[in-house]
Amino acid sequence: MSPTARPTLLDVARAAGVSRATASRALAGLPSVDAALARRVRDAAADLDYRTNTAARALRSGATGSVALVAPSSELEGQGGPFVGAPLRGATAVLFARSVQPVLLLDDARDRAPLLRHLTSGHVDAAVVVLQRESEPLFTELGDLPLPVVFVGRPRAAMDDALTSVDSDNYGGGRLAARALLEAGRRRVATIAGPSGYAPADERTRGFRDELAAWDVHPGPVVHGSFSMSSGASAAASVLRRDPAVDGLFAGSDLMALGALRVLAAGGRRVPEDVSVVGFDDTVVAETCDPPLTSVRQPLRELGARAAELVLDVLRDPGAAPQHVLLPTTLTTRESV
Amino acid sequence: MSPTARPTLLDVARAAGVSRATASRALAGLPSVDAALARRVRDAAADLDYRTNTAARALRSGATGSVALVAPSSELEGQGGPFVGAPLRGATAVLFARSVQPVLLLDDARDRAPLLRHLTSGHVDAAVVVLQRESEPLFTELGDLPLPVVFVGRPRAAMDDALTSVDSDNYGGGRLAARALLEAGRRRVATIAGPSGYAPADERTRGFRDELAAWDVHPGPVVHGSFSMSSGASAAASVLRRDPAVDGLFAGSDLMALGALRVLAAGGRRVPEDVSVVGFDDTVVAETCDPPLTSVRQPLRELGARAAELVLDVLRDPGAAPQHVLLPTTLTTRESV
DNA sequence: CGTCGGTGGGAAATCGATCTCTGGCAGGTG
DNA sequence: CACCTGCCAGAGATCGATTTCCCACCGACG
Repeated sequence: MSPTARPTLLDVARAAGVSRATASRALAGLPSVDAALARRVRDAAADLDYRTNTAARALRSGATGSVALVAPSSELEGQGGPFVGAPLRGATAVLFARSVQPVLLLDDARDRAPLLRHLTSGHVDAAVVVLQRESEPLFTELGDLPLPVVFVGRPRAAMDDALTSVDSDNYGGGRLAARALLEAGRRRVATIAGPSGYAPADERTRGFRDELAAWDVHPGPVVHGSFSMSSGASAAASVLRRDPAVDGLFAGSDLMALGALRVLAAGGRRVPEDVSVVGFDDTVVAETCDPPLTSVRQPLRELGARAAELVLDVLRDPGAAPQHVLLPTTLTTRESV
Repeated sequence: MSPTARPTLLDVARAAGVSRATASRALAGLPSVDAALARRVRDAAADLDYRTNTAARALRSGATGSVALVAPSSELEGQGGPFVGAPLRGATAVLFARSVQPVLLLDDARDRAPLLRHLTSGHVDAAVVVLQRESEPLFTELGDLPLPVVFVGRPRAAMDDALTSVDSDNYGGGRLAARALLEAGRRRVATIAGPSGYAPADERTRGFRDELAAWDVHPGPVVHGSFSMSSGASAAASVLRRDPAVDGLFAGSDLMALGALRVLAAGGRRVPEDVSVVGFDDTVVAETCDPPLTSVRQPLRELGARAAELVLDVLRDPGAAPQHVLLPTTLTTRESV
């Protein structure tokens, strides 16, 4: 026996003076083992620093004890970082706590074949898929996988109800944004919306309008952008053309808000004195821009954590009905309103 | 046999009319199998859509076929996103291509025990550890792990030579920054350095000074910040106090450069007309700030990829000598110089 | 006092791939 | 013609945990 040889269940069983079978049952916490014996086994295990061999367990039980975390590869490092990184963090923490291995798989939109092959090769028991705009097609391809899948994000309202997903309450976020502007006394407001047809963007706009309606305020012009800074800038320019007297602006993303801030400044408008601006996502740029941006925060980390919990639930009870969870958004107040 | 039962090696062997052993050898590509037979086996495998059972292989061979990717949990979602996300992406791509599972483990600085337990429990064969400032202590704790570890980043110059690491050429980056300022005709330059004692920051400053020396230019004032925007702002203020006629500024991070830009603008200096500014890291803020920032780019993705390759090398040949790889930085030119 | 329900625990099969050991066969040599 | 060397492929052991099957033993009841 080399000094680095790890103890096996047999070693534990011997040390405790029982059979392998009993040792296994004791460590699994099965009730059919005498309490005193179980105690002896657990002590022996702790004594030997025994760790159960994952491979052996996986082989025997047919489950691998790992869950895939699928994220769009291009987003992880760029601007989308937090949108992907934070859910990953949340999911990882949950899985880790239940000693399930989170296996990171990055989705390359140009070639999904390897990803699909991996997911169907029995390497993982289930998957948490972080959807971003570009990875939207994924939910179609992954929907009928022979393993449990939970999606973070719901890019299309029409997404199959049979799919389990967790998403931010974008609608509620839109309402929060509207309320912030309204409570600041703004009544001539405009919307720089995200791309239409993309459910989260549409939901934000819808929430915004509904809240305005509840206050009997006219929704003003709505211009669509692509979430980027430059699209926000041109949208803002278009808004100013349509209504030069605008005093409140809701942007569907922080980057678009940033573009708008530039245009407003160039046009001689002061923020927040002349125009109030609310962004969405509460990212770094909201903190670092000038003035710092009031923004709607998405519970990104919780999204991932909740998705991981759901996936573990499904693994425990495969019959569970698909769910569609919405987590609340909150408003982070800074100086732009 | 249920319809979902996956084919085993035995099924493949039967279909090819050989024994399990031969099938195994054929699929492993061992030369001791007749070419025609090997071909038959491979065809049968493809035909049945056979995938080798990871658990069984792991159990038998003693290796798990997975490598841990350790990243500081707090950085993944915040500003540090790209610094962590990009190496992760690079490493994942490499591992995936060699069908090694990248297991994502996040390091919680408050409690490292679970991480260490996981790494020593035989769940993974090796680890790639992304070091950031706060996870610096990790390299001490992980250095003598009984498995191969490759670090991305080298927070201390005095880091044990027995540890394998991959890092950006921060020194070269400093030289690039200096050259950019010098070639723009700047001669009264100042440095907003990162925290002293943190090797990457010190290296950047050293490279900067050496390049200046090569041009016979006096290095000017050096003020230390903490990489944050606000620290950059106060450092810039201090620089202006010390030398109001400064015409070139090298900041050890984009965020500090951003803080400096604000202070310069507030002080009535135009960038780049009056003062040229070079940042470091080439992050989103370098793109989005006003004016867009010339910045030194770190090859973050390559860092991770290279680390993954090194770790696979060590797994293949455990006797390999520890290495200390430096990857070149490049200059991204925008409008601030 | 004998038998029966019930409970705790041991022996052994099992999961699937790998690897050692060994035998068979062909070609070459004395 | 006998024997040896190589090469190729099959039989079976092995990795370690789980789980089924079954036996032994206990108290209780007829």
